[in-house]
This record gives sequence, C-alpha cells and structure tokens, in this order.
Amino acid sequence: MPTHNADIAVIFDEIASLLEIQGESPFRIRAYRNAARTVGELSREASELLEEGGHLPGIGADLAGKIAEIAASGHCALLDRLQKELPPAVTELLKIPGLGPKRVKALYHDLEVQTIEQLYRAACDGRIRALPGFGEKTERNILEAAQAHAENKQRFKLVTAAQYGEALRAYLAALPDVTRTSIAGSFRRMRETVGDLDILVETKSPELVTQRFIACGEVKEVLAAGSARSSVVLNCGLQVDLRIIARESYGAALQYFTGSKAHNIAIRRIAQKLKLKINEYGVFRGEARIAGTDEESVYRAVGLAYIPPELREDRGEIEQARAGRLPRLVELGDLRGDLHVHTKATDGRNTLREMVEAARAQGLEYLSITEHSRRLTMAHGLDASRLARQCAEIDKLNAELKGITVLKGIEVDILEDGSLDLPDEVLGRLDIVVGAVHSKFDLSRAKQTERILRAMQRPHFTILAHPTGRLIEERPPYDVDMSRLIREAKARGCFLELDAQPDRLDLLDTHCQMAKDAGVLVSIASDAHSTLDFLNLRFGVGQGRRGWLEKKDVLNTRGISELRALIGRTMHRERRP
DNA sequence: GCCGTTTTCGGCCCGACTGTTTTCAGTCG
Repeated sequence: MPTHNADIAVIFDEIASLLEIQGESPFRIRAYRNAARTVGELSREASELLEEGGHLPGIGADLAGKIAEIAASGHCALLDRLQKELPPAVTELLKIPGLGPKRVKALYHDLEVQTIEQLYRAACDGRIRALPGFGEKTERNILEAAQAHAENKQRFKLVTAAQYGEALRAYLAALPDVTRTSIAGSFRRMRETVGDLDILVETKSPELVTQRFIACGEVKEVLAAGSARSSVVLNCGLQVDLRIIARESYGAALQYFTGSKAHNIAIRRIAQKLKLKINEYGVFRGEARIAGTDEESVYRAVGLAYIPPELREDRGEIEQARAGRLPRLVELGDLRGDLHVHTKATDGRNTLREMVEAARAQGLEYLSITEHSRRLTMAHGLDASRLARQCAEIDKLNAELKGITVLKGIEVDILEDGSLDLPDEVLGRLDIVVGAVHSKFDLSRAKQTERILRAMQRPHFTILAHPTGRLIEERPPYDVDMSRLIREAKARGCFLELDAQPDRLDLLDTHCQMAKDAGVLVSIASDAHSTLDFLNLRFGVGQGRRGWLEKKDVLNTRGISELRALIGRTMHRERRP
C-alpha cells in the first residue's frame, strides 16, 4: 500500500496532538501541524519532491527525514513511541470543544478517561467536577459537547452556509444603528465547506445588536455573549460568531477574521520584522495606529498589494503580493458560456428551450447541451438516435433564438476499459464531447488513471468532466494521478472541467493551480440540471479563484468563435450556411 | 522543530470569553 501525502499529514497531526497532551513545546507542536498542512495540500508527492532535492517551507532536515521514513515504511518511529506512552484514542478527546491538551491530560491521568464514551460516563457520574480546575459548569459543558460530538457535527457546504449566512447578514444589516456588515472567515475565502460563519457588524449600539442576534429565531443555543463577540448555534447545527467592530477598525477586523490562520500568522510575522503590531483593531507602531480602516491599508502597511480573500491560504500569495505579481483572478462576469448542461431528455428538470432561455437571461452567449449517454440508464441516457433527435431540436432552436448559440454535446460515459459509451462517428457529429466517469470508482490509482487516459485519447474527446468524482462530505474522490491527466490534456489539446455544483466543486483548488501551471484551460461549468442551477456558477468561480485561475486560464471566458477554434471543431451552423 | 536585513541561538501572532479563581488558566479562533 503506497503512502501518499494525506497519510503523512494524518501521522504528523497525530504526533502534534500527542505531543500537545504531553505538554511539549508549543513551537515544536506547531512545526508538526504546519508540516501536516503543507504536505496535505501539496499537489505532488512530498517524498518525491524532497528526494529530488526540493525544499518545502517549514520542513527542515528532521521532518524531511520523517517524510522519507513514512513514505518508505508507512510508519513513523516517533509516533509509534508516543502511542506507547499515551493511548492513541486520547487524541479523539481533543476534538471535543472545550477540551484542550491540559484538560485531556488531567482527565487521562486522574480519571483514566481515554475515549469519548468514557468521558461521557465520567461527566454523568459527576467525577469531572471533582478535578482541580474543573467545576460543575465545565462538567456540564463537556457532557453536552460529548453528546453533540456523538451526533457527528460536520462541516457545511458553501451553498448551505450561504443560505443561512446571507439571510442572517441581511437581518443584522436591517437593525437600527448598523452601518456595515460582512461575512468573513472561510466563507469569504470561498472554501468548499465551512465549519462556522463569522459575521462582522459595525454599529454604535453593540448591546442592542448582540441582544437581537442571540434572540433571533434561528438560534438554538447561545455559547457566548460578550460586548465584542457572541457565538450561537443555529437550529441547523451551524455555529455563527458575531463580532462587533468599531468604524476605524473595520478593515483590520475584516482582514483578521477572514483568515486563513496560516495567512494571518505569516502577515503578522512580516509586521513584527517591521516593528509593527497587527491585531483585529489595526496596525500599530508603538501606541500609534497607522492603518486598519480598510483592508487595503493593512496590506499596504506591510508592503504588500491587496490580496483577494480566495488566495489567503499562505500558498505563495504573500511572496507574489510583495513582488507585485498577484494574478488578476477570474470573475463571474468573465464567463461567456456554459459547457455542461442537462435537460428533461435525461435527468434534468427543465426542457431544452427553458434551459437555453434561462442561460440567455443569465447573460450567457452560448450553452452546450450535454446529456448523459446510454450507459447511465438511471438517468435515461441518450443513445445515438435520441441524440440525433436532440441535435435536430437544437438546430431549430438556433435558427429561432437570437443572442445565444446552442452547442451540441454529450456527457459520454467513460467505461471501465477506458472506451466511450458511444461510437466515434456519433461523437464526431457533435460540437463538444464531455467525458465522465460514473461507475467503478474504486479502481486502483494505476487502473483508474489508465482508464481515463485512454478515454482522453479518443479522437473527439474535448473536456474531462468532474475529474475526481468526489461528492463533498459524501463520497471520496477516486484515486487518480492528476498530474498525468493534466499532462495528457496538454498533449491532446483537451480540457478539464471545474464542476460548479456545490457538492462537487471538482477540480480541487490545488488541481486548478496545476492545470494553470501546465497551460491547460479549465471549463467552469454549472452541470445544471435545472434553470436555477446557473446560479451555482458563482461557487465554481470561487473555487477557480482559490486555484489562482485568471480569465485567460478559463476556457469559457472565450467568445464563441475563439471557443470554436479551441475545441477544434466546426460548429453545425457553419457547416451548413 | 524551523529559521535568519536582530540572530546558527533564541526567538517563534494575538486577543476575547468562560469558569474557577481571587488574579488567572485554559480554550478558541
């Protein structure tokens, strides 16, 4: 079983947790946490990169040695030793909100609590309140947190967070004396999932806003309520933190609470070297505030260009900002068409005409109809004759409608052996062939990669749809060598899709970066199954921005004639003038 | 454990809230 970056990241995180409980130096612990993150986000195997003499930030000789050790053996001697000193299960306890390393250590040493189940029983028995530093209230909180944990609190998809967050923000914005509101945090960075929402409010009346916030109908539980911060859990389980911000600090607070944590630490380190201090109230030289009214001023104070929220992950954006070389990220308005759409003919909910009219209403100039192919019987996939009928329908529509061009396409199934679900001569009559895997997700990396490479080599293959097949929080991605797929796409002149459905967002952000670096254009597509789904394009654009994509890196920012040249086929209209 | 326009040793981001204390530790973001 080969050891990949994700396995190394898990081991480093586990080491960090065990060292934490042992009371080790916080800096040593941070080194392991940082390394876990760096390796986990890396787009190629860390061990290979290091073997070739490459360097990774925050990974010195010792950690590089451990990466090599884990890659070679699947084990790390340090972790094995730590797990003999402490039962491995105790790190689970750290996941309970309110329990940090000190308390976990006390629970283990004094009460022999190792598991969440044991924790729950100790709390029920009233044994926790007897420990020094613990009290009745802490015990009750632990009990509730352990129960909530058992109910498996998960992260929320961006689209879900948007529904609650945007409604709540509007509610707060309408309160008297509220002059400004923002949703910060990972939501603003457009992460595919968010753990909680951070809402910032500028107001002269903090008490009133706090009262109205915690009394709001959606609130199930109040976790904290202070003059600067309150924290609640909504009925749906989503935690929302409200921050009350003074006008002069708004930019500093927005920067601070947008994160990411790693980005902010890096920014504050730069400030430190410049003898400045950055916190959520501003940028300070000694006692004097020198910036913080708006975000731009914060970055300017440390010698950086403004960094868009989607890039703030400490993945090189700070260096590029210093050099004035930040990308000019793609925007929703840059999209001129959508290349992956379904209709009622298969598993969509709207007719061809309804989809085309909705796309036109969104301002799109072209739309590619890409139904499922026959293999997907569940979706009533098209065979050659039904596809031909749809093409005739598209011809009629194109002749009639102004302002939008409808392209003939298919989302053809990539079968297990890498062949396509319709013959080449049928696919050759289309403008665009989107290929996708919908079965056999569990092939080995080698087989899955070969399968998709074979499909991409078919003569009419245009775009690889949702290249990893993952469903966020539901189904893991299939194991595939993305760098090989990208190399093949480059060689064959085909493209990768970023599926904008909020539960797919597939490509990942790091894959977008790889595609961009390789010069492979990405199609940001809605994969719409109803007229409402075009609204999801904003999430796809958000993901693309996280992947550093610029307008020029995105296939469907091209006008129709340039697109036609890129996809290398003559469209039907031009064939029969 | 990492790292270097202050450094190969001595630093390493910063503040709010809660609960258990009686001035602060622990946790969180």
